[in-house]
Amino acid sequence: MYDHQSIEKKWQKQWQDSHLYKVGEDITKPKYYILDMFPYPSGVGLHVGHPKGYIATDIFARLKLMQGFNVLHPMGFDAFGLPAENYAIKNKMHPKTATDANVANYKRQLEILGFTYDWEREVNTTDPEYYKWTQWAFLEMFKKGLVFESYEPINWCPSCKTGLANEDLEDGKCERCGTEIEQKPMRQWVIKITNYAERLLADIEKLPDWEESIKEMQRNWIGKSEGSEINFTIKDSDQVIKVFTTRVDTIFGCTYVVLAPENELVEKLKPQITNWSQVEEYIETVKNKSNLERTDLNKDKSGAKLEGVSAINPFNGKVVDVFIADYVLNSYGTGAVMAVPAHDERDFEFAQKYGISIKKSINPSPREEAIGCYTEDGFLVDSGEFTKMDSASARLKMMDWLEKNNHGNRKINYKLQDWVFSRQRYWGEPIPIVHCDKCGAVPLPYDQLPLTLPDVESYEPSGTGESPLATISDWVNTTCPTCGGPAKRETNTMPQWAGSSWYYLRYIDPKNSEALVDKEKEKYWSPVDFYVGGAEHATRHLIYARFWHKFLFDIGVVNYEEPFKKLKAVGLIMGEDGRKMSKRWGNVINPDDIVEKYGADSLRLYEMFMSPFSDSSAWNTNGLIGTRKFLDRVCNITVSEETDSPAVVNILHKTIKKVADDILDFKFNTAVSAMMILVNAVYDQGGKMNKSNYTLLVQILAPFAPHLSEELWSNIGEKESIFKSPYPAYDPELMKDENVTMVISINGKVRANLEVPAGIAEADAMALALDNEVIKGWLEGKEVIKKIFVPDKLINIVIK
RNA sequence: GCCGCGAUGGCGGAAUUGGUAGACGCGCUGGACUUAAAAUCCAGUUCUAGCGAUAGAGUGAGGGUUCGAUUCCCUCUCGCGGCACCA
Repeated sequence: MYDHQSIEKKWQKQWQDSHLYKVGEDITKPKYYILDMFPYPSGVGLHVGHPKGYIATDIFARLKLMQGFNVLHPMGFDAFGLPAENYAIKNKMHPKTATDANVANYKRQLEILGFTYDWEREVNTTDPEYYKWTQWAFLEMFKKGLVFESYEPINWCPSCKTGLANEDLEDGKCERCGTEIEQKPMRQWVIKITNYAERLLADIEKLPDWEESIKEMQRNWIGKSEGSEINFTIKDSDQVIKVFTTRVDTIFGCTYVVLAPENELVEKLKPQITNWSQVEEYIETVKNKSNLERTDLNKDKSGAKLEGVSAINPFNGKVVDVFIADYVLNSYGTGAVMAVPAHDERDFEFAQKYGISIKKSINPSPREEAIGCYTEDGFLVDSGEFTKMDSASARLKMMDWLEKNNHGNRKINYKLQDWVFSRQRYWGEPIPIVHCDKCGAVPLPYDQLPLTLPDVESYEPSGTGESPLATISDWVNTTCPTCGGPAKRETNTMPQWAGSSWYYLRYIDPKNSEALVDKEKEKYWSPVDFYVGGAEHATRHLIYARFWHKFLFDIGVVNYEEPFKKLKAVGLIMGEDGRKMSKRWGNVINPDDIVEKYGADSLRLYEMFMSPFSDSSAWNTNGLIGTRKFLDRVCNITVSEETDSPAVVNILHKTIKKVADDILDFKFNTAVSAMMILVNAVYDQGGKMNKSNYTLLVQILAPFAPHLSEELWSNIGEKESIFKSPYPAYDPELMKDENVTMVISINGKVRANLEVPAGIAEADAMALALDNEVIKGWLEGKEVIKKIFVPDKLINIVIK
């Protein structure tokens, strides 16, 4: 048993006092930048699941340090946003006071785990010196025309009383509070992230070291689809309905056209529509539907016919009816589709309900008739000059035809939507824009940054679509930077994700007041070599950050197009009952208690040992006690002058190699098990270990259990920190096995083992095998058909 | 519905250019030490039959390739995650 409390405190202080983790640019060493997703400090503090990723990167960082790299492994806090603000409101505190207290608590909880952070590089997104550069980047985007004011209806959370981006929704509900989202038209700032859709998608292919699952999520989220836009002219009108389709090959089967109820064309067609009151009524019902009702796939399709309006199919001149229906989304494509009930299930369902004719234009093959609704590619029928072509070539020919005859064009659409960037809340970065009656929306000059968040009497969101900032009239009323006339400040704030979109750059140069990041320093440290965090950020933070970074690349602030070279997702730690750790289930394990009782090193080791890093698994305190026992066993080894057994030496050198390989591969569970095997072997020779070999054992343990290792290191007389010592080299000669156990199997079934010198020749091994008593018994009276020899592994004898 | 991932003892998990399935840890059983307990140390622990040597079965299910399959191929079941009326 060792006294973890005194040892851990002692070395934490020692490391801090000696500035062990202070890091600067050092061109004599290779750099390595390893990053964790910085935490969002909530009121309840960390549970044992949160630091899992931090422990892993810390072990990795310590190994790299010992391997001679200049390692940047920073930490900071993402502290703006709704949860902190809601917590402050609930506890009747100023959000800043609440946030500062939460940050302090998080920092304390991180410090007791013994991480290698250089706290002089800490960043905090709520620090005006930090968000000055968030605002600066926003203004740069504004100047490049990437930011615009929109009045379109957006997702509105009635509980959080703010507008939200598409990425902030889960199943049509607010990702934060679970409240159902409404559509609310309001003024907002929007960033044209869709301008970067193609690059964000294409460059995923430049990220071979990202986890495939995350890349796939991003591809789906961006949702590229290639097709055509086709003009259906409206009979007796100068209006045109543009539809988007990926299946132009089915167009001869089009029997009607559908507009989204919100499509602005509907209003324009009003004079022609003879059943306007009916149409209006339908639009009203749609408006009253919640998001959830609207997107429920099981619901009956509904719609209304626009009487008096008909559209002309440019391919065959056929006149078809026009409907509005809420199964067509206004936010995607043109907000209008051509309906081909014979070859699209949604159109089929709608056509059946409203008694619209269904016309077949595709067969599965030239000899096979399509039955019912056939949605696959096939061969065209009744399709004019395109009849008999296969779908793929017909699409190409038909797109050519469209373009040649000016009836439409090729078109690529993305599911990704522009980034709604306004929040009607207090606790966020103020948007540095001034509204002037004469000059319009005017960006604040750079010398007025940061635009600091003013104090306000009430932080409660108003719910009117105005931020609480709107009530501070002496802050709101200002002068126009352009004309000097009276003007008003923008009162919306930036979303939660703004500050986290570029924080990894600020660690490189955290105190720079002249630039977001110094170019030379950025060149030295960028890109982030390895980024570790939760998979839940795949389509939020990780898309925003890639976008923000590409923009900074375009304006010459950074040197690389992609911010994160390698990415790994951390698996969740569940409660002992297998459920997510939460107050609600009463299954939360607090790291403070574990550190106090069993020590930080035990916790570190256990979290790495419990399962493969990216898997989620349930906490088990007995398992933790097991890793603590292992540390006690290491502690109880007697350092001796005697020579170690060949077995111990052999295992030691294999372990030196395996542990380093496994850490670099993020296979911590097998690294820990390898060290356990080594220590078991030491106990097999009586619990004594030769001092020089013992030194190596302590060094390989150091990244996992830094406090205990540092203590054992100093106990054997070392003066400098163990982390200034080089990671041990293994001796390939000592790793070699002298003897190996070969398996002899008969027809693939193991029948005997053979202890032989490593590298034994086939003939010798075979002779030994055939001489084996057990084998002889099996071979008696049988015919040997084949003999297989795998060097140092096995012999298989096939008999009949 | 579409896409991705997965399924191995009582439990967490290990093993893949195809070569002893169950490493390591937990739990459990027995032993040593102790007046006793805890801690520690030692031994055992996939299932079935047998005192035992041993034999048979066994990596979600079924089939295939192979001297040999947890590993490769096909079909299916279940679980997890993401997206979802995206035309």
